Amino acid sequence: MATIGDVADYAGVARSTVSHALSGKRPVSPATRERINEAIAILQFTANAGAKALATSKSSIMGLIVPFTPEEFAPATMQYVLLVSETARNLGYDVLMVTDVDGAGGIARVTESNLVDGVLLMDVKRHDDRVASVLHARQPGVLVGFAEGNDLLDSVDLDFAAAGRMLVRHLYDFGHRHVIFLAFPEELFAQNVGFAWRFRDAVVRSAEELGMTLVTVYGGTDPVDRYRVVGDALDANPDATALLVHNEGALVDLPMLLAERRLSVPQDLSVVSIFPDQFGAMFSLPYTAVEASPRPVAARAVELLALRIAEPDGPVVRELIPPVLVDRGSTRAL
Amino acid sequence: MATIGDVADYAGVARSTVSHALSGKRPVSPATRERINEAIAILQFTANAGAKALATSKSSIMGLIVPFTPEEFAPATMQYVLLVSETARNLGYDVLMVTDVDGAGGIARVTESNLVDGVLLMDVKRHDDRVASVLHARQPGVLVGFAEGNDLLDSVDLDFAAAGRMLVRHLYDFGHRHVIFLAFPEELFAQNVGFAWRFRDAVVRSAEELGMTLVTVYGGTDPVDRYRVVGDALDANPDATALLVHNEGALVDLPMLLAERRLSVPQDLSVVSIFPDQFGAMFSLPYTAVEASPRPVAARAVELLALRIAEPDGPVVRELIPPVLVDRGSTRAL
DNA sequence: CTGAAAGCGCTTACAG
DNA sequence: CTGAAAGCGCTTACAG
Repeated sequence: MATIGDVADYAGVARSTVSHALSGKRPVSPATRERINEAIAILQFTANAGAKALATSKSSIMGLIVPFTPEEFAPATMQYVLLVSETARNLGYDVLMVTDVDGAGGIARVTESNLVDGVLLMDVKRHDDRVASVLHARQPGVLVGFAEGNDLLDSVDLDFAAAGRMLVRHLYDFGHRHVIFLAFPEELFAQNVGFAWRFRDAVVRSAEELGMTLVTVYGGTDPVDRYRVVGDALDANPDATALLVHNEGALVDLPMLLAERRLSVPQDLSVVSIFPDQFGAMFSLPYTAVEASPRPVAARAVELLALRIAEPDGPVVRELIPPVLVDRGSTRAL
Repeated sequence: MATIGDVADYAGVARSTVSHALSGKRPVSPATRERINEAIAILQFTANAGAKALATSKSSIMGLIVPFTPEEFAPATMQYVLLVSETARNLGYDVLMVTDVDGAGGIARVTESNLVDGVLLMDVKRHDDRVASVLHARQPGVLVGFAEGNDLLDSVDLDFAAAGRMLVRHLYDFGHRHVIFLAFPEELFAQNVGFAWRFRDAVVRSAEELGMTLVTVYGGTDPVDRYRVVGDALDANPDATALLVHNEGALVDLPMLLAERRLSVPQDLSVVSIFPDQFGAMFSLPYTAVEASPRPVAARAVELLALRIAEPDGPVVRELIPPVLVDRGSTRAL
């Protein structure tokens, strides 16, 4: 493989000149630059990543810390990963997947060895031991999601609280006062998954403030279980005029459940929901919803990390991406 | 940050001795090993990844070449990625996500710079320009899926042809002679996605050989479209006694479609399918099916790559992972 | 605008 | 069983 020395020899210049021509950190005369470019093309030179990393203490790699749950179905996760990778590439970074069962340990591993220039934490929980691990590292980190008490690391996420308020308000404005709230399984709340809490708390509080009756039902983890739970909730609350669904699985079951009960939307029941846009693209779900794209969140997280790598100090950033409600006419005015 | 020199000084030995204690490539006396371990612990030493890569020409990183389609819904993809990462970690490798729109270019980038020790190509198509890119690289590559004409690179995949034969045979044995085959959208076939072709061709051929009538219907890409297409297929083939579904979206629509038509399974219609196990774990799909786990495929691909990195020569491996049929009683004997 | 040289932190023949 | 030294391929003060 051609090294920078081969290029220098071929072009008849010093290695430092080639290096500077490559990085642009020092002016190089057009003539020599020309010769260098030719040498690079002919010798098919590509800089050795390890050597570069050693010399600069920068690997141009971001570590993406993904909670390790191969058996769990997370529709938006892959999209997140791809968008993170796309944005990172555009900013000159590669992405290393860190899926260690022990997330904090994984962070320590890739930061201590200087493998990465920074880490991106996906699916941050309210109490998340990965935060301490990042704080301890030389390299910066950015959180997707919010950890309680953290005011040292940059964070971004969709504004789930706003989304919850928005959907409740939408139902309220249409005259609904009795609503069934289909939430994620209770296990998810027990695991302190931040977005689930933020959404639920906002929904519960808004409903309270507006004087609405809200029946919260937690979908089970097992799909067959969940089907029954949701059905029971429908049967037990005949007076409810609307359904607010934050549970992708339950959402997919819904058409069947409603068909079984001869309930049509929105004549007999109004339905609103929140789910990743990709989910809506795949399944036939014609409900008014906050149909969130992971794109702005993922892109912003990567941008913040790149900025933080370049500028380790400076004020901590905490960003909420505003949700957008798509009205598909699945709610009826009472 | 502590370097190997710091450790050597602290332990009162040469750097080479520390290096050998770490790698185990040379015997080290228990006494000095003890002192070295203590020094490592106290100084919190972790070897610098870049320096190691430069010295050894090995990065301990595998490049995972993922087709870039952030808007597309691929239920099993994330599971694949996680399983690849898990297996790689167990073998001492980290995983770099390569999601460049130009897959071949991405391979060139990460191999030429010596960033990775080898590449794993996911979702290999029948005609895949990434294969040539791997062939051109210094580092080895393993394919998940089969590329036509490739006999130089190791390949693994689920045996989709066997799965197709298995499901057709199952219906045949139960007396079914008229079957509707719900396949993926035609776009997928146009893109030369290997597993879709292999499954379809096996289904079509088996049905032919067994003298069965098979009506192939391609689900549309748009979910609303698909819903209609599948419904039309049911209405247009009242004599069909069974349904063979290789289309996750259509599968989720099915309960609703059948309910609308007052058809129950398996009394009025027998149903068999094939989908990733995770999909079945999420949705309530009580159908007899080849419920494939990405685990053996992903694990084997990583293993093969690790072996190939260690042993660049040696016979090319081509492995088909046998599918498993799970009988859930959704087929009736005629 | 350009070069010679030191240094980044490892590994690995070579020598003992 | 251990050490001194060269080398991996870059970058970056330093000097001109």
